[in-house]
Amino acid sequence: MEYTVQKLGRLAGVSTRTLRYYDEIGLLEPARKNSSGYRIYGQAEVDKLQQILFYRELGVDLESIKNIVNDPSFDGPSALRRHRQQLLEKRRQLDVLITNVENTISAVERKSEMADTEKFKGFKQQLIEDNEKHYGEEIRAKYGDETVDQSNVKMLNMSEEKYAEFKRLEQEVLDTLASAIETGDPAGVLGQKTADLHKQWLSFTWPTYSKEAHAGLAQMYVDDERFAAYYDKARPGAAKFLRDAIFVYTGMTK
Amino acid sequence: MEYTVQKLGRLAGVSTRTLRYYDEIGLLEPARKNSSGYRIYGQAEVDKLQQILFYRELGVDLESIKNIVNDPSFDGPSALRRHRQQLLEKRRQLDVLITNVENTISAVERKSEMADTEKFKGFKQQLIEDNEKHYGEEIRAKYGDETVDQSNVKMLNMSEEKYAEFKRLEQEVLDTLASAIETGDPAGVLGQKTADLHKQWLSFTWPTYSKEAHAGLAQMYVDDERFAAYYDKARPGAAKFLRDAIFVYTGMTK
DNA sequence: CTTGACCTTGACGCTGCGTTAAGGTGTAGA
DNA sequence: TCTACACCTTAACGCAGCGTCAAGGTCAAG
Repeated sequence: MEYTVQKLGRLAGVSTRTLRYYDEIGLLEPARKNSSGYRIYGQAEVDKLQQILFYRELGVDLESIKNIVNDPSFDGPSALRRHRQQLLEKRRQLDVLITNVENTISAVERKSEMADTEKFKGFKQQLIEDNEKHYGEEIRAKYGDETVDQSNVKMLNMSEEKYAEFKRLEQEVLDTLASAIETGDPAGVLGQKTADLHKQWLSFTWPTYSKEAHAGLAQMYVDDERFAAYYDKARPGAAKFLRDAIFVYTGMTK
Repeated sequence: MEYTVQKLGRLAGVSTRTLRYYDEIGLLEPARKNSSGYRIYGQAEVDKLQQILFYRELGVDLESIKNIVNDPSFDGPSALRRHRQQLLEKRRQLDVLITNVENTISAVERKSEMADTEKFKGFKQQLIEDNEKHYGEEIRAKYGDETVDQSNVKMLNMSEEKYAEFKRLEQEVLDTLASAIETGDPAGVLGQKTADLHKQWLSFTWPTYSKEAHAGLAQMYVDDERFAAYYDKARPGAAKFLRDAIFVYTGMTK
């Protein structure tokens, strides 16, 4: 079977330009040329092209492919290992870039928010910094850096309006919690309302909500005295009560 | 303070060619030219160059930098976010390349040719399709589409070597679970070893690990009879035992 | 014989400069 | 003032891997 450029191109899924270029750089020369100068490829060229495209898919440069496919004594696997090292190095550099870009984004966002309302930005920034200082390490260890960073970003992106709503909800959680404690029943109407408000409050800063994480956080309110102190300063035992309410709310086995 | 190309170049650590090129494409034009046509830069240009180099370090292309530094109304952060998406996409492609290269290396070393690799790919694809058919809806509802998709992608990208390790671990979990059940104690050494192996096994396909999700999955093993059947077919009650062991392991209140 | 599909070589474009090349300028020391 | 020598200018090619015209020749079908 013999092929012209276009036929071979269709067969292998490459453009005619590519084939002419491969001829030009001596990577894949046609078996012969007909009387009018047309490139004619045979079966051997088809096979060789398959090889070439295989290595090309792996991201190997054409010069290296030339060595691999033209010289049977050439050490293909070792070339691939070198290539793998290069790819890994590239990825390491990419990771550094990505990290830097992400840091810049949050920094820039912080700055542009500042331009908005002075007081407002100060509050939010302060809030994040406080969070980081007080609970950052703990939360990061428990939920991973990504969750915390996304939470911070979400907070910074919050509009002034939403931020007000966020603060209002926070207060409502505390108020409802106080009333609920009086009933003494975490599974009661008020207790469950508290848990629901708490979920809504969380949704302002958590990238995704899950019952497991909600229950986990509730448990942390009890285990970590810094959280416990925050809730207990209103009423002693408030943290435990909130946890129990959330456990019922999320249906987590207690 | 005024600078010629070379002085500014030394100051900022770039070549004179680079500065002339930036002039040429209108990225950074000199403040003025002296009577002989020499480029003269001032303080403003120094500052702008710093900005340019900063974005260049982040891998942003010069055309985009031009927009960012020349147009103060241009949305820098959003440009950076787009850039971040591009970088992430690049990394994804790199990961695929690396996986393929690794597959090729091990395939070549084992002297098995394309045929085997193809078979292997089909096998993995089959596994994913089965997973989707059986548990897809359930898992998607519980953990969200993104988690499942990422899990699938991770599976397809797994190198043959890693896949073998993955299957080996799966068997080891079952074996250790069987021994652990004989002890009757989920909190015992063997029970905890099972939970740890199970975590390692999960890490092959889960994009991120969290205790909550691990515990949640363990509970699902009991609640969902399809999962339960898989574990119980070895020993009745195995699913419950595994869940209890994981609850202890993750420290989740039972 | 015409038409339209297919072939050829040639050459520019893209990115971000490195690298000569050919020639003008600034300044310090003899 | 002459001269060396460092420094400046524009112009142009090269790099990887083709995409994309452009201008013109060839082949098979109707």
